[in-house]
Formats: sequence, C-alpha cells, structure tokens
Amino acid sequence: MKKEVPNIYDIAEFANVSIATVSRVVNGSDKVSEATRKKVLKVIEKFGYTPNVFAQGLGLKTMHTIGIIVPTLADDYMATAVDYLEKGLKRHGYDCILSCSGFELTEKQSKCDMLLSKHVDSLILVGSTYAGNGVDASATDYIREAAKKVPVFIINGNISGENVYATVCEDEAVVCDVTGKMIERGRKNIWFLTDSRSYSSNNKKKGYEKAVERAGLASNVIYVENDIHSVKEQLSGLKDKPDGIIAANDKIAVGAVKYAVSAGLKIPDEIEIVGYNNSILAMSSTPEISSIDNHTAEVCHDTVERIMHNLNDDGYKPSNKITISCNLVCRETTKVSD
Amino acid sequence: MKKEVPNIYDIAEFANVSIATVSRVVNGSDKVSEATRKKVLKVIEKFGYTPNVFAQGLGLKTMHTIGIIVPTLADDYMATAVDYLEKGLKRHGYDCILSCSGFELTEKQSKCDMLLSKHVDSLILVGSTYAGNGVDASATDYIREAAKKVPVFIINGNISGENVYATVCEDEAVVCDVTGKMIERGRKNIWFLTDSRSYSSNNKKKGYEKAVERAGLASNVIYVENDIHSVKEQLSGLKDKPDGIIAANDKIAVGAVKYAVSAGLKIPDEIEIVGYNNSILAMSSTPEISSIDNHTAEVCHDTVERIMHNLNDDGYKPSNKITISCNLVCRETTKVSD
DNA sequence: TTGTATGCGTTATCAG
DNA sequence: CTGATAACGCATACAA
Repeated sequence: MKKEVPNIYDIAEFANVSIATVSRVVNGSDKVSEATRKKVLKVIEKFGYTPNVFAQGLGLKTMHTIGIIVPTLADDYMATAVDYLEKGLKRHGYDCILSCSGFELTEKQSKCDMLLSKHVDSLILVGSTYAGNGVDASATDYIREAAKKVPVFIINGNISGENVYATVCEDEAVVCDVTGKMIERGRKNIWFLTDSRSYSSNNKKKGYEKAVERAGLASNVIYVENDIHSVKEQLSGLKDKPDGIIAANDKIAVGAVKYAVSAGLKIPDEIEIVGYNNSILAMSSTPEISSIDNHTAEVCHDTVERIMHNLNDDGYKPSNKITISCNLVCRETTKVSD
Repeated sequence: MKKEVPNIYDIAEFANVSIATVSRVVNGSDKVSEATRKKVLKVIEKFGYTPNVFAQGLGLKTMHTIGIIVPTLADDYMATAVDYLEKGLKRHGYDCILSCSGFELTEKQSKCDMLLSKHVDSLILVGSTYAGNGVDASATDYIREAAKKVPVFIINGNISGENVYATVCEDEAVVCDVTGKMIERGRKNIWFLTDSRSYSSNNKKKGYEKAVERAGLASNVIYVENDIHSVKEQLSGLKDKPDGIIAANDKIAVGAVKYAVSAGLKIPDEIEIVGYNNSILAMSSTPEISSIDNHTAEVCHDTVERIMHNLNDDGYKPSNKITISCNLVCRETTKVSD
C-alpha cells in the first residue's frame, strides 16, 4: 500500500527528457532552455519529486549536515546556544545532527566519532568542557584528530590545532572588571564560586584572582556542586561570611542568593552577588540577580558565519580564534558604582 | 594531503576476499568462517574502516536517524525533553536530526518536510503546540500527511490519525485536583494564567474550570505573555486581587510570584501559587514555587520505547495514545492540606 | 541545449 | 562458506 517515491528516472521519462536534464533543472543550472525547464518543473511538481539525499550524498560526499555536540540540553546556556546554532545553520541550508555527550571524555570521544561516521560537514562543540582544563592536553587530542577530517568549531572554549576554530568570551577581563568595581565599592571579602575546572571557569577565576590580588585582598575560590541547594548548604556550613560573591553561572548564583537570604544578609547592602550567563534564572530569582551576559547570540552567529565561509571556501579565511566581549547586566544584587 | 577514506573494496582486496564477505563480517552474518572473519576484522581494524552511511542509506533506505522538531530550545521543558529523547534514541543506535520550528504553522510544515526529505525513520514533535488548538483540524493536516511516510510521535499533545502516536499528560485531572485542594483550603478567587491555546493549555484550563465550577466559584482565565515581567505588570494593572493562581508554566508562575510580592500579598497565607513543569525556575524563585511535575523523563522514555517497537516491527503494537500522570511538587507557595 | 555513460559504496540475490 | 553482480538514485564529464 506504500506509494513508491518517484526518482529522477520517473521524472525524466514523464517529461520526455534525460535524467541529466532533470538534474540540471533541479540544481538550477543555467544551461537549460526555458521551455524544457518549465516542462520538467511541472512534472516534478506533479509527482512531488525530491532528490534522494542518500544518492546525492554518495556522489557529493556531503549531506549538508553539521554535527553539534553538547554535554547536556538541561542547561539554559547550552540549550539556548544550540537553538541559535540550529536556526543559523538552517538558514544556510544545513541540518543539524545533535548529540548530547555528557561530561565524560570517553563519551565525548565516542559521540564525536559517531558524528564523523555520519559524514557531517563540520563539527560544533558547545561548551567550555570540550576544551579540557588546559593542563592535560591529551584530553583534547580526539578533537584535533577529528579536525583532520572536518573543521571543528568550539563554542566558549579554546583549543589550538589545525582546522579547529574557537569562539571564546572575554571571561577573564569582565570578571576582573566586575570584581574590581565591587572592591571599589568597599567589599573586602569577595568569594568566587564555580563548579568546574573548565577552560572558561578557569578564565573567570583568573579574572577574579587578578582583581583581588591587585587590591591586596585575600582570594577565596570555592568549588561547589552545580545545584542550588547544595550551594546554599555548603555556604551555610562555613563560619566566615562573604560580602561579595562572583558565581560562575546563574544557578550557583541563585544558590548564593538563597544562602544570603537564609543567613540574614541584606542584599545588596551587606552582600553583593553576581551571576553568569544572564539567563532566565537570574530574572527568576528574588531579588533579581545581576549577571554577566556572554552574548550567546553573537557567539553563535559568528560561529555559523565562520563555518559557512570555511565550507564555501570563499576567499575569506576565518581566524582560528575570535573573542567576544561580555558585560554585566545590573539588577538587584549589586549596587551601582559612583 | 587528505587521506582517502578506505572503502569496502580496499578491505576486500587487502584481506583477499570479496566485498560480499567483508559486508557479511561487518554486518555480523553468521555465515562466515571464523578464520576469514578474524582475517577481515584485522584488516578493518588496521585501516580504520567504517561503512559509508550514504551508500548504506541508498540501499537500505534508512540511515537510522529520527527527526526531532521542537518549537524552541530556549525553554527548559522542551530542551530537557530533547535531551532525554536524544539520549534514549542514541542508546538504541539512532541519531537525531534536530529542527527548531518556532510556533508558526508554515515553519512547522516546512521543517517537517525538510526532515522527511532527509528520510528520517520517524518524526517526534515535542510540545503541545503541534497539536493545534483542537478547533482548526486543518492546522494538523501536515502531520497526518507526514504520517503517511513515517510514524509520527507527538510529545504532550494529542492528534488522531493513522500512524501518529501521542503521549500526553493528565493535565486536566491534575489541575482539577490541585485547584480543588486549594478551594478546600478556603480560596475563593483562584485565577488561571496561560500564554497559549494549545492542546495542553486547554486541558489545564478545563481542569481548572471544572474544579472552580464544581465549587460554585467564578472562573477567571487570564491570557498572558510568556514573560516574567509582562505577567507581573499585567496582574499589577488589575484592580481585583486573587487569593490563588494556577499558572500554565513555571515562568508565568515566577511572574505571578513577583506580582504577589510587589503587591504586598503574603505567600502562601494571602495567596497561593502553583506553577507547571517543575523546572529549575520553580526552585530559583524565592519563595520556591510549588509546581506540577509532568514527568518528562517518563514521557520521553515511553516515546522512545514505542518508536523502537514500531521501527523494529516486533510483535508489540504500540497504542496510539498513552497518558502519563502528573503530580504536584509542594514547595513554599502553597499550604499543605490537612 | 541535451543525452549517454560512469562512478559513488553498500547490501542482497544468486550461483558456485 | 564465498564470490560475482545487480540494484539503489544522483551528479557530472564527455559526446553530440
């Protein structure tokens, strides 16, 4: 009962032309007379013909797909990034094969291989986790290996290597700046909270440490779980109380806010809190959290453009590393300077 | 400088066998002697051979991919669902092609067609929006059309049709129950807030109305934007004040909480608020929002299983509609009954 | 401008 | 158990 899908031969036969001509019409070649084009087009329309992508892929060795690897979509930042990427790529006629890898190296590698075996035209790794911790370079070898086959783009992480392209945020600079401003406002005991040792997290940490040390203050980096209540409890368990907190993401910041509230610390008078990613979480909190915006839309847009330049092999040679600036979006958990 | 990818002929030649034998080894046929199998396997290993998926697809008419269409990933519920689906499908050896369609019908249709043209083995539509509003059946015709080619699964929405399978939540029942409990606790002016007229939203509304009418109270359904501040402002602009709010999602609930706080209404004494989806937003809010959990993990898991049964064509005939129960997760915006 | 013939890499059907 | 060979559907170099 299944209706067979028409192929190029059916169209050719019905239109009284050769398959070559049909192919030319489909691919918009200009070497076809208007008359035959119309004729063929009509038959195509009538049959509802679509070229078989497998056959196309076989010959052309591409199916116009991009592989996207992301640790998890259960994270506002990642999910939003994938959303932007997919829309941008589709706009250029590319489809996306998605793979959620988790955070373990072996899984990352295997997902990467699976995607490569599907002959994607390029690979996008979303998130700083793929850049490793900067210490163990072998943890990113699989990426350089993949880059031998297709261009690899990494969002919010930096890896050096042939054919791998990075888009990173100026995390260090912005955190240094934001921390510095807090210090100028008189804060003396600012803590930095993070859940990972990724490339991105380390940069934020560096920015924090630079600002703190420059002011002659003690630095206090606390590693926490990426979970609201864990953060709250962990902080509650400490005797010392901060008068400022920089969190590596908004979820941690929410935990910090809950801690401050439960500890009876007045926000932002007795404690200032800054989140990261400027996600919906920052706005959901009460008080609403001032958060560093890392311009996801821009990052993704740039990445897509560079992929297209790379794939189309036009004159434009994309640079291997692009840096996007960040900025603090002030809400209720920080005081304004001046 | 590019290293050519080895094909089945290379392997056959090097192993001194025919391509047929190589194919048999690759596909685990039992009609191969142990000796040749080992020999071939060794060569495959050495060359790092992987079958070309395009060629496979050409012959087998499938590339083991499932198309996932979602309106947007910038939504916790959808993103989480896609995450579950992808992981589940991969576990069964299927890859996912992702498409973000937005909410407009023409876009939904076109994304659907694009995916079908990629010869996906099945289609998953994530979200109630694909089920239309139940009034204009033609708005879902494209789905039934797609179902003529591949099985279509819809998450959290119900569409009747040959070869289309739905997994829905017991939205009506749970909302009716939750609203009823609120009424039992003495609430007399409960409002229902929603941003859409989707299948799912309508069911929640029905549940609300049923409970309210049963108690002889007035129903008050308010359509809002799906935006925290819009909700807050819209409610602030009203003269009447509710003593209970049921929100169709957590983001709206957050807006409701912010409204209540700004209006000086004590939560939960003077006003109770219930969200939907039990997302991270519910926990980010202060006070933390009681929210209805629609068991996304379970819904997705069931969907994946049914897809596999369908594709594998084993004896098991999946039912066209499965209903998953929901339950309220109590936090700080509701009082406990009894 | 149009048609012919070939390659793309598998799987599957037959013979052997 | 193994090998030759025919699909699978398209793009394209080469002829006409």
